This record gives sequence, structure tokens and C-alpha cells, in this order.
Amino acid sequence: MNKKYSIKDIAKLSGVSVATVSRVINDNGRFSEETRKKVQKVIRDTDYHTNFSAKNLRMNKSFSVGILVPDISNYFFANVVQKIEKILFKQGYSTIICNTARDEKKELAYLKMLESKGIDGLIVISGAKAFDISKLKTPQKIPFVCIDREPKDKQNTVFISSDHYQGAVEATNSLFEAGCKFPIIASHSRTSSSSSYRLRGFKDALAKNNITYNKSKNHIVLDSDNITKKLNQFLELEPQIDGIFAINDSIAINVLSALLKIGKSVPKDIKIIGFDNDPQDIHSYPTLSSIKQDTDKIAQVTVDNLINLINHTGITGESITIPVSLIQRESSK
Amino acid sequence: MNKKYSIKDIAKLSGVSVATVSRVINDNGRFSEETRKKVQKVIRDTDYHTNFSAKNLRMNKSFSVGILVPDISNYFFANVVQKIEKILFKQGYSTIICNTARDEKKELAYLKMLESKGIDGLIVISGAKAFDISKLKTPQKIPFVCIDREPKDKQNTVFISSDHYQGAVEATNSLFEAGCKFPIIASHSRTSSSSSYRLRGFKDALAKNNITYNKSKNHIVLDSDNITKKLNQFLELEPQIDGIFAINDSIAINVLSALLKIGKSVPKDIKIIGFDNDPQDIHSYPTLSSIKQDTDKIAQVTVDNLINLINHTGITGESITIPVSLIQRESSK
DNA sequence: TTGTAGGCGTTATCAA
DNA sequence: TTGATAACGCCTACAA
Repeated sequence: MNKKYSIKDIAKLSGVSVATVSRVINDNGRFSEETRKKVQKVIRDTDYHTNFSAKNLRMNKSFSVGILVPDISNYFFANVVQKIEKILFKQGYSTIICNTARDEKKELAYLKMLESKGIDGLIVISGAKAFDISKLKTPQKIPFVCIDREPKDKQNTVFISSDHYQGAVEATNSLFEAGCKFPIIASHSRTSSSSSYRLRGFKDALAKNNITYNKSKNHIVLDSDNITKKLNQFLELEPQIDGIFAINDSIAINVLSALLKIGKSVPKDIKIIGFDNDPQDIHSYPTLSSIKQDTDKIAQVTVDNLINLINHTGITGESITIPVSLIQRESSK
Repeated sequence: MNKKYSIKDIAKLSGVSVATVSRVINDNGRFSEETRKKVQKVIRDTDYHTNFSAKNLRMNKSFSVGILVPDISNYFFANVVQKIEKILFKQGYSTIICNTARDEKKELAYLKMLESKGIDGLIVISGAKAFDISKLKTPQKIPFVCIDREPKDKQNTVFISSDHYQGAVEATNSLFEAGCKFPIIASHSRTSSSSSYRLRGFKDALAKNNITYNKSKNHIVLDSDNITKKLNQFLELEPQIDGIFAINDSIAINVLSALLKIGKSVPKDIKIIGFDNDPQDIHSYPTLSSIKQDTDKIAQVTVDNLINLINHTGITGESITIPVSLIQRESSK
């Protein structure tokens, strides 16, 4: 049972001082090629690796970042979080995921825990209100970036977001192009940064097609209960409806099965398109058209910017918009 | 810009020694009620919190655990991981999630990274082969528990698993009870600890109903490509088939849409039941019957056992089986 | 009941 | 180019 090696052991074994070993390890400072080789051989032979607790203590870093996410069971969120985590891991960072369940109190509690864990940075995904880190009265504020959620103080952070507006425009246009005359939007009652952009895109696409958006005629609000009933009532009042842009795929799927129950045929009677390109879209019947967000790019851009903020390099105050793409399937043919 | 407080500051502010402060914080050792109050007040006033890097360094712990998971986009895995993470977070542990993508090389690479990060414990979820931690030649071996994956050396670990066998028996029986005469099982070609138990359950349920399992007549293997074509061929050869037990919901959903394309009616012509109770089950058409795993319990038991292993309390060498439950929906009525 | 002091593994400053 | 050493914040024998 050989104990773990420390930098001191490596120093002794290779006949140099700890300072030199540290310099070789971090490729920092000056040393001869000869000593580098000597030291590196010993490191390999002993299978030494650095103790991060010690390093972090000394450097006053934790190499961990927190992620605040409203609902990890949502496909888009889960997907982005997973990709962020992978990229961060490669760079030596650990990730602490906090599912706030859209609860402000929970969010604050998590924030305090994260703060006390000494995270180096924070990623905030979506959520109802603008994100206000000043709720924490930490001496030195934690660098953070926001995805799909406007920060209250844009000065020292970066705001990253898909082009929700453009996605909504394209989705709505695709309904018109498929022959729809009276499309509506289906949304939940929650508002968020991304959903309001999507709504705006829908309205503008309507306007381009000479329809004036009317809240009671072009917009149905559906939360998870009573969807079939509400939809049925709405359709009886507005029987001319022939297209639905659902603000996300979860709602789209719900609408789809509600329509089947009501006895409507999709896409013959009514066409549907969603948003997010959930994997289940290809298993619905009919398969669901959608707008795909570029989660790879979102994750990469997010991490790049956060690391820059942590290292005090790069620019802040930016807003970065990531393009989306239209995925045509059966439901809007 | 007030700097961060350390235990030394708290000591000075409350007029006691650092040792006493430490004792109060950890409720460890003896001290008077008076000093406790004094110290705790100062801690509250200063909003002090402990520096974990220092604590971990001193105590030779990291308060972090790794999770090896084959595919985080799978609902069951994601669900369990999320719940484990939440429970661990409450206990002060960070979680490092590693998506191995069922790749042995990746798994080993991740293991080494985790080892070098100094994790206190490891959770291993599913995977093809028995888990062999001896691939790592760490001096002190890392405590670990396995979910749905047999450990190579059962002595020093705990094996946790749903009752896959019983679930498969109940699923198959429910098909018989719904009137099926010739049920088959649909599986992927991968084998895993859980899938072989499910297969065994299916076979035994068949036997109980006086059918001898025959690989070519009662078993169809479907991977993600060509599902509709393969299923169609199989059904032409075996037209008497009237029930399908899919080894998981992902396959079940695929089978369902394939059947609809072929022109079969579910559940009239063929009944289906899956396994895992994915959330999408209630959005398929018809809704999908399934076997539900108790992820809350799995997560809790897993964490409890791992923490015990880390603290050298509790028993090892155990296998723990968690009950499952049948969820009847339209597809097997 | 409380205090003193050493040491965990690193990095960085200062000398050599 | 290298080495000695202080310091990071904490816990814990040992002493008082």
C-alpha cells in the first residue's frame, strides 16, 4: 500500500527542489531542458498527479462552476447542460447543476450554496425575470453568463441566446407556405426572455402576411391541465383555424394528441410546428416539424465566454445570437 | 471591498482561539454554551463560510463523487442522475457526471480523470460488462456502488437494481391478461445486466403460460435502423403475433410508429407494453403502457450506501433490489 | 473548557 | 537556472 505522492516526493526523487518541480509541472518560469526531462520521468514513473485542494487553496480558485437551470427534464435545457459540462470537464472544471424548478426562493438558496462552495463562475439558463446577481452580497462578485435570460446588469457579463425571433418567423412562414390562412400561436402562460421573442416573431410574420395579431383570436394559452377541453372550445369559437405554431415541442406534442382526440386530422385539417426539435418529434404521429437550436454552438460559446470572464480576458457587455434552423416534418406538410 | 473572512478573523472578532471556532463550527469537542453563542453570532454577522479547499486539503477529502453513465440522453439514466445529484448536493457533495457513450476507452479515460480529481466515491450506472475498478491502480481504492451493473468484485461494494425480472414478468402477464395468445419480446442487440433479467422474466412468464420460448419465433432484435422493415418481415413470417413486450420505452415507441406505418392497429391487432415509463409514453398515440422504476428510491439507496462506504460505516457485499410497478395505458388494453 | 502550534500540498517571492 | 521559505485556511493532538 504505497501512499500518494506529493510534489515533495517528486522533488526528492528527481533531486531538485519543490519549486523547480512546480515550475516544470506548470511550465512556468525558467528551468533547463535537462531538469524538465528528469522531473517528467519521475512524474510518469510515480503516476503523480496534483492535489487540487492544495492548489485551489493556494490560488484561491475552485475550478468549479455552477449552473442554474429551471427544469432539467426539459430536453433543450438538459441537452445544453450536458454539452456545457463536457466542455468544462475537458478544461479541468467541475460543474454543479442546480435545478431551480422555477422557484425564486430555491434559486436564491442555491446561489448561496454555490457562493459558499467558492465557485469560480456561474451559468444561468432561462428563467422568468432578469437575472440579478446583486442578490448576493459577496465581496468579489462571481463572473457569470446568461443563456436565454437577460441579465439585470449587462455591463460585466455576456448574454447568449438562440435567434428565437427568427425561428418564430420561419416557423410561421412555413405554415403560410404550406397553405395556412389562419395560423395561431399556442403558448404557456409563463413568460420568459425566449418566449417573448418567439411571440414577437409570430406577430411580425402575421403582419407580413397582412394579418393583425389579436390576442383573443390568434393566441391560445395552454398550461398542462385541460388542454383538450380548452383547445376544443377555442376551435369552436374560431373554426377557421388551420395552423398552429406551438412555442415549444412539449406544447406541440400536447396539442397534437389533443387534436387527434378532438377528431381533427393533422396536417390535413390543421398544420402544426413546434420549437426545440425534441428527439420525440420523430416518434409522434404524424412526425412533428420544429425549429432546431444549435446546442453545440450555444454550449461552446457559453463556456468560452465564461472562461474568459474568469480569467479577466476578453470583452464583456456583449449579446450573442446563435442562428436556428427549420426542420420540416409531416405535421406541417 | 471587504475581503473574505477566515476562521482566524472569526476567532479574533469573538475573542476566542481558532481551535474553539473550529470546534463550534463542527460541533466537535467541548465548549461552553456561552462561547458557542458568541461565535455563532459573529459567524452570522460576518456571513462567514468555510473554505472547502482548505478543509478538504487538511482532511484529505474532496467532497465530490463521480458518476459514470452510458447515455445521459436516456430518460431513466438522466432521471436517476438528477435525483442522485440533488441528494448529494444537500449533503455537501459535488457531482461529476461522465457520459461514457458506452465506449470502454472513454470510460477508462474518465476514470483516470476522476481519480486524479480525488473523488471520494464513484457511482456506476449500467454498461455492458461487469465493472472492474482494478483497472485503476490507485493506492487506496475508491469506494463505489453499481446501479444495474454487476461489479466484478462484489466484496467491497453494493449492487443496486430495480427488479427487472419481476417487471418483465408483470408486463408479459398483462399482455396475456389482455387476451394475447402469442406475445413476443422486442429488444436491442446490446446486452446489459438489466436487459438479461428482463429477457429471463419474459421467458419465464411464457413458460407459465405453456409457451416455450423460441429465439426465432418469440424474439425480435431491433436496433435503431430499418425498424419498420424488419418488423414487417417478422410479422409476415409470424402473422399470429398479437402482443409485444419491448425491453424499453424507446424501442416500444419505435415499434409503435412502425406498426402504424405497416397498417396495424394498436391495441386492437397488436398490444404493446414497454419498460421505464418515459414521460413521452402519455403523448404517444395510443398512450403506452409501461413498467415504472422507482427512481426516487434508487437514488436514495444509492447515495446512502455510497456515503456509508465513504465513511467506512455500514455493510458491503450486498445486492439491493428495488420493486417496480405496472402502469397500464391504452396500448395494452 | 480553551489555546498553541504543526502540517496538509501548492505556488510565489526573494535570494543565491 | 535553481532553492529555501512563507502563506493559503483548516483541523487536531497536545498542553494548559
